[in-house]
Amino acid sequence: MGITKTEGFASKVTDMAEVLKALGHPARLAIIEFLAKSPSCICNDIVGQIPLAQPTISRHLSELKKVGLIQGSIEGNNICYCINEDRWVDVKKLVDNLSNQLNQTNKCC
Amino acid sequence: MGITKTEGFASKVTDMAEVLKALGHPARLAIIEFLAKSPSCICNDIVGQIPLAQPTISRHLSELKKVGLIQGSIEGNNICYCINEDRWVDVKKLVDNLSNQLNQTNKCC
DNA sequence: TTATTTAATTATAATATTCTAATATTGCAA
DNA sequence: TTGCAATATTAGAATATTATAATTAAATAA
Repeated sequence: MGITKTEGFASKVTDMAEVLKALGHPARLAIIEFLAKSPSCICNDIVGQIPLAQPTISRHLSELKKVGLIQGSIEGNNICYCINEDRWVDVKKLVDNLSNQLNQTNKCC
Repeated sequence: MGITKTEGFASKVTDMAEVLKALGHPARLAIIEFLAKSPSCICNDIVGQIPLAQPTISRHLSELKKVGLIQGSIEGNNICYCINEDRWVDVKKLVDNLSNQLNQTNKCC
């Protein structure tokens, strides 16, 4: 049905799934990598870095903003985006926790 | 167009985006969490844990298998799934690298 | 053999995503 | 004010995803 069932899952699971889904697109992952790398947070050099049209990138940015991974502040004619570290920490914790659990588990296949 | 453009991105980016996308669904994330937690790797207790019909879960499992996050081995009538640690390490490295880069960066918004 | 159990596959309907052209909108500069 | 640059929004077409009922396949039990 194209619709994702969320009932019955822990809200943390559905929340993090949304964040991971947002990261699960080449353009959006590339945007995040670019922002993480930038010495100071950069505006729309992003459009120059991503091989997609400007409206498409704008949509991806708003998707990332929707799940809280980035935030933007207006500076005159430009918008300055950067990563929301709090949200990123959520991702890191999820991955770290799973990694730790994995280390305590016997694998069998 | 529903189609994701991949040309122009580093192959590592598109590869990792696929993995993250696979993780970006409540059912699939819940499956991964369940497998990470399982003391030994468990077969289709998964179906009992996830509030979706068996065929749906089967599809999600094959999705996770497709991107290499899990592997399954047949044991008689059952199939034993577990996490592919090598692939998981890829995810962890990605997140760790981004986290490290973030720490070296001044945020401005 | 026949029944049962486990899991994958098929078919199908509903919905979501992705992309871009065209079009706003907004702020600044001349 | 006028024009330009930077972004966002809309509209719409193409394609992908999700979910499940029904079915199938394969192994084991009776």
